[in-house]
Amino acid sequence: MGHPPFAVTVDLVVLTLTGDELCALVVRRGISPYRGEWALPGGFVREDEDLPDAARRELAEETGLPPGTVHIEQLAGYGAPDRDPRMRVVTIAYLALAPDLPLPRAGSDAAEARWTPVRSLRAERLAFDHDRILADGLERARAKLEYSPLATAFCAPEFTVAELRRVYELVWDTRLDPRNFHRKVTGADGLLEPTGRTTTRDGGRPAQLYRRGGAELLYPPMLRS
Amino acid sequence: MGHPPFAVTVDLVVLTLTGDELCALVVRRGISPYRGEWALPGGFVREDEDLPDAARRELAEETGLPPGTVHIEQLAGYGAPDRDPRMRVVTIAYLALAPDLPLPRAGSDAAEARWTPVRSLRAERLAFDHDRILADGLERARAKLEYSPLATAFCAPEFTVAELRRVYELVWDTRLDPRNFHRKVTGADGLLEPTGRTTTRDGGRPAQLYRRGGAELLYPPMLRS
DNA sequence: CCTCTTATCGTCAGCATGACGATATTCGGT
DNA sequence: ACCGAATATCGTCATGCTGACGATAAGAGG
Repeated sequence: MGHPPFAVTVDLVVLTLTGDELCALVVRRGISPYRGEWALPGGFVREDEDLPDAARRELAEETGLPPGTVHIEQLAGYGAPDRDPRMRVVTIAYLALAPDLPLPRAGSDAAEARWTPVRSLRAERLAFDHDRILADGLERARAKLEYSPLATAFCAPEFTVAELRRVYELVWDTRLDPRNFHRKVTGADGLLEPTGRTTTRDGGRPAQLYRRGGAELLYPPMLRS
Repeated sequence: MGHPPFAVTVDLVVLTLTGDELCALVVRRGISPYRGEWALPGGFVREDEDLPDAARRELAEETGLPPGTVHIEQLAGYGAPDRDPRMRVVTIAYLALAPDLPLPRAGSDAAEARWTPVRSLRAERLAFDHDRILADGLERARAKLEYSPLATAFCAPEFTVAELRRVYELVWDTRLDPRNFHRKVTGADGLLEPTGRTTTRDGGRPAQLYRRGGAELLYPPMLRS
């Protein structure tokens, strides 16, 4: 009773908010299979590398970001026998959320990389089973906004309540009442930590600047209903 | 730039309620490494097998259950370089929830199998990184009871409100007010479907029997707080 | 019948929520 | 200096969900 050999990769669903759209990072594949088509960034796990390390390495290679700026968590494993025509490949997908970023740079085996609005990705096709992986990542992100402080991962280190609200509105594709939202997030325990400073970058009356608080759980949760 | 060979396995966190305890299925390993020690059931993914199929196959091998009785979902992937001394192994863990079951039978490479109360597993050590996997599975189960109808997976096809409440009490290790619980679950949309029949198997006044409804999401959620 | 046990319904105060009015504080223009 | 326009922040109020707990219903066993 042996064990067949597999290749193991990590793939990344990297989300950010550029302008007024929720965007995912996609790369144009430079090598076969699916050469020339769009896919999620990712690559093989190395000989002595743990899975989260591989995911962070690929993320750094594709985005050139200083680590620590980006929230990253495991999404799920995918291993259908025919998902890669070359051989049996199991991929561990990771979900990464980042604030508005410098343009991504092309990685080693990616000819080109760009941010694509998720709205337009419903129509486009990604290589392999990456459509499914992206959909799972989006659903995870949307769900976790409800009961975790994950929305702050889309914000710069210091942010206003309005910027946080914009995160919810763009990710959920909905509109939220500014007054009720303000009451809720400022009342949530450990979500926001006031800096005492203010900004007028959104125009109008100056807004308080906050940092993320230490809470791991958002209580009470923000329900979509 | 090659890709190192991996072995891929599935491991199972199988939970059930026996008597008045939350229990997990563990097997005594019949082969090296960790021969003779307790571990989660699992095994290698076969050449042409999808991951969920492998998980269901292992589950059937270890429990001998008719498939369809058991809820199963993917938990997470684990792939630390040193998690198996033999070679590089990535495992995809699955979480399975079952109603009270016939005794498990030993599988091919498991000398012995038994239900162990999770309370006593905090002290015991499982092989590989299975302590961590079990802890993750427990946390997932506890969390999903809050916002999904998952608790019904621990119940027989027809069950009473009190039996459902016992699921929550044992998994969360807490006590819930029977009257408020009853109001909440009978009011939740699509959670319970009355059968019209009753039972007195718990003594006292006969209780309504319900089947699971079609809801995928529990609204409003049951919060632990 | 009486008691014990469990199921189920009601009541009530407190908190969170959604809808929305009111006020504060800046900017840009005149 | 004054006037909108824009945004932030606070307040109000009716509604619904929740937790605490009383009351009643319906069976089993003496």
